[in-house]
Order: sequence, then structure tokens, then C-alpha cells
Amino acid sequence: MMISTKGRYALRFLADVAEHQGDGFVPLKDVAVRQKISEKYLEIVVKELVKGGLLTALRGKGGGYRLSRSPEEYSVKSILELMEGSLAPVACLESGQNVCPRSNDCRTLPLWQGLDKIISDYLAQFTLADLYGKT
Amino acid sequence: MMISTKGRYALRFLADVAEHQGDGFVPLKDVAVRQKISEKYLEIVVKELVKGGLLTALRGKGGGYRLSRSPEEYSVKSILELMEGSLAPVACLESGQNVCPRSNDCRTLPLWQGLDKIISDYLAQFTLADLYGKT
DNA sequence: CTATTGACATAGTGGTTTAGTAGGTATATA
DNA sequence: TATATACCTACTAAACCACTATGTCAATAG
Repeated sequence: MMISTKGRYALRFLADVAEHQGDGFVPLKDVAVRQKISEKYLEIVVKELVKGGLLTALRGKGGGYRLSRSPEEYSVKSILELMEGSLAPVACLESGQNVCPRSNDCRTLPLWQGLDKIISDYLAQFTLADLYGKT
Repeated sequence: MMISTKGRYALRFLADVAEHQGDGFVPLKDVAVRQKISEKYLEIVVKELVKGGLLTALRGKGGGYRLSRSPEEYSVKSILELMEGSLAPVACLESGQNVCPRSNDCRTLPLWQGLDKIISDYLAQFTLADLYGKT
């Protein structure tokens, strides 16, 4: 398993905000209730989304969150990469990893590179806009 | 990261055995040296391969391991599935998992199902025979 | 028959990740 | 001023990962 609850919750949170924001802000609590996710744990997830610039927050009464951009501008890949750190299927392909000394004659490296590419390409196809509305 | 050292070591072990078995048995130690993998840890990995029927073992002097079938009959997918338990990218798709109660109106489920499929299809394409020899 | 070579078995371990929980502070609105 | 909201720090139980340690069982070579 490669995508944890953190990534999946982020996706569901963003999709829920996209669906409900209208012209105002959506409080975290409302999303937590609708999506049946622990409020406290969601806070941790959402903090990273704010820090990453995906969400704009407003404190105090009437506050909450809204998308910083329009839903079509959020690729699923970029969201998951932010939350999971990396989507690489194997450790040796993780960014910021020192290159494996065996990589020159590694028989399995091309296999992993190919796998990494199809995963990336697949997830880059979708955006937040694909994730809500069509009941 | 979704494929651990266990899966990667298994692949490298099997490929090494395929390459060196000839008509005899390949001792674990030789593979460990060639592949620079901890001998003791490899034992754990290999035990599962024997249990899963992928390898045939012979004890004592002159013993070791050889493939139970010919290399073309080992799909990378089946090897990795055996070692990792599941290749599902998300928990809710893991086999033997009770179905998620939200699955009927889950907006992200089709996304995960699609991802799961392209990963499976990709890994099913390759066999052990693709993983050795062509220096 | 014995020493050696190997597979097989069981248990422990230090570090990291996961999925949270607890309790409090800062800030905006009614 | 009360309330609703975001934000912050810290803790935790459980699982997982990548090993290590210490053996026992079995087959062959001498």
C-alpha cells in the first residue's frame, strides 16, 4: 500500500471544499462530519495543504477554508505528492535519494522506472474537478 | 513507497538463481555475496519463496536452491504479490478487506481502481526471464 | 563416522511510520 | 464579550521494516 490515509483524506477534504465553498469559507468541522473523518486528525492533514498553498484559510467566526485556485488546476498527482512526500514505488527512486551504487548494472531498475512513470502519468490525468459533483 | 526490500530482494534472488543454477543448486550464501545482501535477512525472504513453491531447496553439502519452474513462468506481479501480500495502492482495495461502507458513493474509488489496474497490468507483463542475462 | 556445508526455525531489536488524541493559543465575527 | 474558528505543541499505541543472534536438522565428502 502506497497511498496512506493522509493522501486520501487530503483528496476528500479538497473535493468536499470544492463542492461546498460557493463564495464563502468551509469550516473544517463541517467537512469532518460529512466525510466522517476525525476532526483532530484532519487538522494535521489540512495544515499541510495550507502550508503548500493549496488552501486559503480564514480564522474566527465565519471562517474556514477555500481553494486557492480553481478545481481544474489541482492535479491529483500534485496533491498526493505533497501529502505522501513521494509517489515512487520503490525507495531507490525517491527524490533526494542518493543514487544507488548498483544502478548501472541493476537489472530491475528499468522495471521500476517504467512503473513509476505509468503511475505518475495516470495520476497526472485527473484533477479535483473530476472528483466531485457527478452524483 | 509500495514495494519494500523484501519484494526487491526476492526478485534479485530469483533472477540470480535463474542465471546461475545451470543443472545444480545455488547456495544462498553465493547469492548474498553477489547481490550484496545480508545473508540472514535473505533467509527470511527465501523461506517465503520456498513456502510459496517458487523455489525448490536441497539441504546439506552441494545443496541450495533452484527454480521450481522455468523463468518465463514467473510473472513479476505474482512474485511481488507473494512477498508484499498485496500490491493494492490503497488499503480499501486490499484483498480480504471488508468492503468500505462508503464505497457506493465514494468519489475516489474509481480513481484507485484504475490505478490498481494499470499497476497490475504493468507488472504482469514481465517475467523473471526479462530480469537477467542481457548484460 | 565425523566434519563440514548448507537449509530451516525461533526469537529479539532499534528505528520509523501511521493514525490518531489531548490540551491549549490566536483571531475574527455577532 | 461570547463564540466560532484556525493554529500550535506534544504525546501515544500499534504496526511495520530491516535486520541480528543463536541455534537445529539434513546431506555429502573425506
